Amino acid sequence: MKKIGIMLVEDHNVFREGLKKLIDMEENMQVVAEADSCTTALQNINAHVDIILLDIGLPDGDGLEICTRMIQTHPHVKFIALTTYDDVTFVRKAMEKNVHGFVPKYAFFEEIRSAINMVYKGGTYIYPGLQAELLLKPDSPVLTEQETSILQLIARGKDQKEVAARLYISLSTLRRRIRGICTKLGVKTLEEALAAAARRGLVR
Amino acid sequence: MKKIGIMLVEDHNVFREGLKKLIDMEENMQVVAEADSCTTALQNINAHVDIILLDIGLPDGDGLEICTRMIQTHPHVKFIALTTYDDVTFVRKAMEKNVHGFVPKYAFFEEIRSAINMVYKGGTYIYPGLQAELLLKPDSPVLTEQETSILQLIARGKDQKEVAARLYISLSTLRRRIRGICTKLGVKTLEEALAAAARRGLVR
DNA sequence: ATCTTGATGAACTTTTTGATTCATCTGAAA
DNA sequence: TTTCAGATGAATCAAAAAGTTCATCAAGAT
Repeated sequence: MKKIGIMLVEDHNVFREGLKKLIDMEENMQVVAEADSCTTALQNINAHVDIILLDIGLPDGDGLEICTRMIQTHPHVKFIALTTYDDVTFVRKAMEKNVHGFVPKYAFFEEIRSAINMVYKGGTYIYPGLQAELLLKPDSPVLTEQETSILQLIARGKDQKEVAARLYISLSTLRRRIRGICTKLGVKTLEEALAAAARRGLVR
Repeated sequence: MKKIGIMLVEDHNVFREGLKKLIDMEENMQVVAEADSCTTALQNINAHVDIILLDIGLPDGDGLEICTRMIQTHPHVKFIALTTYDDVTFVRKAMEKNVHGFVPKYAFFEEIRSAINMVYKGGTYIYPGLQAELLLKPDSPVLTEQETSILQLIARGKDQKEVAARLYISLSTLRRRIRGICTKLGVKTLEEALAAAARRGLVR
């Protein structure tokens, strides 16, 4: 019986080691590749990989970047996203990028095993708690590229004038964007929005 | 030969399961208690626990809280702090609270094993990379209680007037504090400070 | 006692940000 | 074509925040 080939992409070494141990104890699974960053992930992938357990929110790149690249070189590979944040934003983005499974890190291994089996069979696995959230909040906050850029720049100490100039928009539009961000995140002040975004890993 | 009794306090279930597996495979170690939060940690501790692997930054409480409480009920227990952030702030705070070991989550299990053995023998283990940082930056930014309160309140959408009133200080002093925070964190704007603090887990 | 030093609060000015209104432009629909 | 909705930018005013200066007060040092 052929084992399911798993690749782990995760920068926390202990976590990766532990997960590898748990997976290798399963009869029908085996870890056949590992990586601790987006760049090494693209190098270390091999033909035995069936499913990639991918940590969203790696230091380099947003993790979903490598999905788009890998489906070009290894079209048969399927992804299961792991994330620290129990946020639906990532689920939506990930699902747009051919990710077939989604499990938060606070889940138990049992659930990761289920996800692997189900995705390998061609199905889709969404962590139960998250599915409810997705259904309840159909229009969850997803920031656009420009909106995240705005937060990034402000988080780096630029004032609004600089940000507007950098993004080639007027001060008026910038303020409209900021209000939009606050509305999306359900907060009142820009400071609150920054804190919320940082919690969700939207700004680095 | 008596095994070292380990307690795992960690809210990411998969991580905890994997770590437990790795530890139980060691000849001289065994996981004898687990918890996924500060409150359950205080309940689940037992007499077999020698060393607690403690995740800094749990949802409830700052993790170091339970150190102070446990050394009252279980004085012989020693702590090893695990953290996501490779920040020296936590190291300093933790070392003040009788924590004898410090290992970041991006370390390998090998290093956790070394830390357990060393701390069990009465020594202190500080992750190599962090030690260098500690020596190079002797006056690393450690925010006071009041300073963190200020950031917390602002991160929750309060304006300066409200924050000042809440903390029973004048607007002048508040602004002095904000400037102080920015200086400590080496940033220019309050927004930047918020982002930096959020990255280091100083605000929730 | 005197003299610092540091912290605090008040007052003031300037800068930044927030909120609102208006005119213009574009693209889609009637 | 006209019409309308949505987005943009400019201008304006109000509010908040930042920068600065000054006087006061307390704890120590001389």
